[in-house]
Amino acid sequence: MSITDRRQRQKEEVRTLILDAAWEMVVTEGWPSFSIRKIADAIEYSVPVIYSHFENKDAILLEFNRKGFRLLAERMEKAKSGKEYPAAQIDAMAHAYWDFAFTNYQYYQLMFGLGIPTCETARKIPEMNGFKDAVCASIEALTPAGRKASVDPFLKYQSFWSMLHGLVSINMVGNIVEKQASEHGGLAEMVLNDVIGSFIKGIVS
Amino acid sequence: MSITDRRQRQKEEVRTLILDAAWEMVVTEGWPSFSIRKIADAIEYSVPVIYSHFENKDAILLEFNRKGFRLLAERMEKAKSGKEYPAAQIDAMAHAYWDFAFTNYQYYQLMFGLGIPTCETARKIPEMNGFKDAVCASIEALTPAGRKASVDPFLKYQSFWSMLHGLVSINMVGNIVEKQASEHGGLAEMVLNDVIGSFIKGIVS
DNA sequence: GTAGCTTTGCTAACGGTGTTACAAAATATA
DNA sequence: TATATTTTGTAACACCGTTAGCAAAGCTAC
Repeated sequence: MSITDRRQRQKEEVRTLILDAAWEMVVTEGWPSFSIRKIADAIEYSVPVIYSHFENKDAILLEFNRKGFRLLAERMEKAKSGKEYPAAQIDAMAHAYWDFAFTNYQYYQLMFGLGIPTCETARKIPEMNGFKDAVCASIEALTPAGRKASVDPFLKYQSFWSMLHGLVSINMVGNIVEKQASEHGGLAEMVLNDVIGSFIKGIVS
Repeated sequence: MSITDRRQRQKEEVRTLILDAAWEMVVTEGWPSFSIRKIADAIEYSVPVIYSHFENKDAILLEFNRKGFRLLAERMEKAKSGKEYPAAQIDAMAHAYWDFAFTNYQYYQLMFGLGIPTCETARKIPEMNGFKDAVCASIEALTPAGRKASVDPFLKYQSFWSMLHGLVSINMVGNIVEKQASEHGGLAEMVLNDVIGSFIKGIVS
């Protein structure tokens, strides 16, 4: 009984070993050097043990994808939690989204890259709902009673997300040094505020 | 004199042969099967002749990237050309942008994917200016005389682009059949109209 | 026309990738 | 201890981008 138990435990240890080593590599060397063979080398196991934990390379990517969305949802909740007024919540979430994208840009790249490997797997991520729920709640709270009929929260949520993602990804094209330079007080933040401002205005009036 | 001339001509023929074969492959089989070896096979030349026309794989991608931006700029100009009022021009460009993204989504994927290979090369694309100029012109025309001081056209241009790109790329995650279904009259178009509406409102008032 | 030079193209290799069939080693069960 | 089972490693397959070296073809000059 305890033998299969220990084996289970050991197996999961190797699993996290794989994920940790993979993430370490992605952070230090970027996505191009994400490779099964390098992971195997790093954890000092042979290649096939990785295939006994994950069906293929994409399965590992999916894991990080889900983790990324979980993280994003957490940040949204945290950003909201301090604020009382819905408009302030939305503003805080927008800035938190921006921060998330640039401080965890390896995640962001994976989550939203139109890159080839992740497109088909995107539908397999239930964690996306956490983000959606957090944003929708604030949008509904912001909508004045008189405008409930003409404001579709889900539609506004998509607008919100689109604006943010567009802003982020356009600012990500270019190298990293520039991005960090534009992170605080630069043109990008002015655009962010501009966009959020007109978004909120579009709901309340 | 005419000998080197003919050679020049033949060399360029092979060059376009390469680009045509490559594009054919990307369209029919997607970016994952974009490979130097397959191109060589398709044009019935050996691999090194491709390297005599392009420094490496990324150079070919850069070529398509520039072509994509040229195409996008053309579409913007064409969309504007029919409309008299700046607001109508912006609306038309937004819809043209949307159409461009989904009818040429192989281009769009290359141009804006946060995918790894194209990020560093993005700065090498002068064709991006055509798009920028088309949009900025309409924004400036739309800005009321009394608001010229408080509306930065370049900032608004970035907002415009961000919103559009965000909308497009969020709708691109998922498979292609869904996208085409949502192309006309669906939720996505409502979001598009919503977003453009509040963008225009944010400039004129 | 032939000798030499230049251009052109191909073969074959190097080092890398994801993936898997199969054998060996380690472990658990009898 | 011998057998059965599970775990792990070796080595292969089929790709990939890239390049060195060599053979063939074309052009130039005598």
